[in-house]
Amino acid sequence: MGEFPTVTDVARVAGVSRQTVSNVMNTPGIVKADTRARVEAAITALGYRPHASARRLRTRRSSTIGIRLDPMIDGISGSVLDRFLHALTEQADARGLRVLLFTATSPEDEIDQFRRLNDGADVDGFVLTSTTADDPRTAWLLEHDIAFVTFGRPWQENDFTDPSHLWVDVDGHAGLYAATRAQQDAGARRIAYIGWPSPSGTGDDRRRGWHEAMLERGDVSAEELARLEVITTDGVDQGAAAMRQLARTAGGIDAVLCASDALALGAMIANPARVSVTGYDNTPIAAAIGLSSVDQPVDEVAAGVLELLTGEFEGQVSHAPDSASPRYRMVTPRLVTRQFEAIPRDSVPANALVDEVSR
Amino acid sequence: MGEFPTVTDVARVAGVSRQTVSNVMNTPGIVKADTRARVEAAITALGYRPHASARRLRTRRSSTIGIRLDPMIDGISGSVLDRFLHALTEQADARGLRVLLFTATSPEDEIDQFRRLNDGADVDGFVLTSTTADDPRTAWLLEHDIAFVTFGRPWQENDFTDPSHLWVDVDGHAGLYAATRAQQDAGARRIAYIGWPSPSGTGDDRRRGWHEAMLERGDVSAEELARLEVITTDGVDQGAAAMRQLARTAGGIDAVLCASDALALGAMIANPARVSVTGYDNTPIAAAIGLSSVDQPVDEVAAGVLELLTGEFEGQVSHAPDSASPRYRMVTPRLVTRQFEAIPRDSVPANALVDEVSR
DNA sequence: AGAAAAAGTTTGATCGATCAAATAATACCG
DNA sequence: CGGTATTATTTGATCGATCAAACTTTTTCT
Repeated sequence: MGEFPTVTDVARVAGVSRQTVSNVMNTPGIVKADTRARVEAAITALGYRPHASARRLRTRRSSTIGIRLDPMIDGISGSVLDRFLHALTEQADARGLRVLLFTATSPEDEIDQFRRLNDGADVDGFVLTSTTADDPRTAWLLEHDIAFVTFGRPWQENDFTDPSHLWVDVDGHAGLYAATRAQQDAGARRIAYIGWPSPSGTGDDRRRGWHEAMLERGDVSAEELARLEVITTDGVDQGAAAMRQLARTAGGIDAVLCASDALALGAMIANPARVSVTGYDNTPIAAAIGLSSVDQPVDEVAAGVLELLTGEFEGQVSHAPDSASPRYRMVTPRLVTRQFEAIPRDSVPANALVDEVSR
Repeated sequence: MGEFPTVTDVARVAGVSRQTVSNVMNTPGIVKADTRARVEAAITALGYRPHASARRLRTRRSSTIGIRLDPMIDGISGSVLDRFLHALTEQADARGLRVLLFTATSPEDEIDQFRRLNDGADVDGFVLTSTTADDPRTAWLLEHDIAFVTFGRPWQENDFTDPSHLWVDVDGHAGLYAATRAQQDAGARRIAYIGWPSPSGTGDDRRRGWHEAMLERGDVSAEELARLEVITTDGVDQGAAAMRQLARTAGGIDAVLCASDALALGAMIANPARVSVTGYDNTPIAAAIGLSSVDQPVDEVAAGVLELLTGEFEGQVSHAPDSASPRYRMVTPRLVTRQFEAIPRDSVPANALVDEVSR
């Protein structure tokens, strides 16, 4: 293989100047049709590909977005972000954008990476996941006029309406509201909830969805409702423990909703009565076990993120509040209903089959 | 915020020339100690960061590796590659490398991406996953002298020894051999295997591990061994079906090994006798359910991949077969033993607890 | 038809770094 | 001490593209 052709080579072959070749690629509208055709022919004839770094050096644009990838937290919780990453990569590709990964050990370290990647024109903007209240990263990015969009709304009062902070989030409230309604429509009255300790932006949001739906129907009194709720940290074991606690203290329950699939799996395991269990995130586990779950539509989230981010690229990086389009996207999750296929209700008690197997 | 400082700015402040600044960063050894100190002081004082694109344009190096990210195949199987991606990103970062993601709809499309990314100096090399026999991608990359390492050995006879094809793989044979031995040491004799249809590079490899370990012990005759094996495609339902088939046709069994966690989960579900089940890949599911599983050490794989890939960068891209270091890495997996914690052996039969719950 | 406006195209400069070669400073040695 | 090696530093050119402004051609309008 010889050397790579450059704009100059293409220009020579097409009998035009460098700049015209450049125009054909970037602003084809201003090039006369037949000239453009000639240049395009030369491009394909030579197999020309623009040198991305040279372009970046000049334009200070990279068509690349950066996203931090955490060391895998061994498990279930990471899965949504992975799905999001896949969706983001795919949709970014469709828009001619690339995704660059990096890691960071702390918010400060991450800010350092922001600076490095931004100064080096490696990326045009960032996608942040798992934002916290009072996040130092968003403050820094805003201060330095660097484009970014967060997956997750800002959980602070004043930030929520801040027009310069773009975000996309999934409406956990709506998700649990729908899940509760679905159970109620199926005849359930006493619907329990296993959730995370407050304050937790996402956790509180989900809990409210259940709580409001329950109050609206009025099937149970407010004080009974309190007994139908168990607060615990995330995890399979915790879910099982919570379920056992419900069995002890809540009286009969018709269904259980959980703040996560991990909790739901635990609940399901400690669930000899085969009460309907609904999780959150629709992880592979939910699919495998046959657990209903609230699915976060990561495709829509990714689309929203890119929409906001590229909107930011195009226009100047102005934080103009007069912008007509909204500065955020709230995505409604989808309830995925499953029957307990995996551990069938009519499964024979443990030791009944031993003989048959070893017959 | 002002503009970004450049080498020239640093040079001016330090009272040296551009090139000396460059040398401090790239070949510090040739700069006199006190000059170097002065330059370094200027760098930190100005907060200078090299412009990555400018450097790339000149050096034709990007310090970035490309890897294709497939649209999520909804589920369990993707998880190992995700874990690998996390490990790769983390270790690449430690070596000053970045990871660039892209997608492709077909091998041809992927080759097109290779060309684009390579010509544009976007990446220095590629990491390929899920290689097939007679892979057009590896052939193309070899032909165009582009550095790459595959996660997965070449499954063709002649490719295996090809010194120009660098690869890292996990020794599935050793994994199943160890898993079989572990069961045998625990007293099991009749150990069944649920695997994938042949030909499948990875599948056949794993199966052989079990097969050989069984033959070596000689606890069962060769013809009995054949009845202890079920071949099926991957999936939870298929695993359950295979398990039921074993119960019907194999006679009593002491343990089951599976080619994947999906199969293992299925086997576990259709496993009223609570026979020990071992999966493969140590996915979150295995952890959640309490399934033993063969764990692919993705950290070691990532380390090996980067070692081979950077070795390739450093020296010329020569395919010199005289290279002393081996052209591949075979990583031994780790057996993770778990008790069925999740669905405890002594769990009370389904309807026994109903009364207690609704007491 | 002729001047002014618009459209199309070209030329020189530039982005920020490194390479290659030239120069300056220092060390070495008989 | 003079002269050659060696080390340290500097200068000019260059990577491949786009920007800004100059220039040429075509269109529009009176």
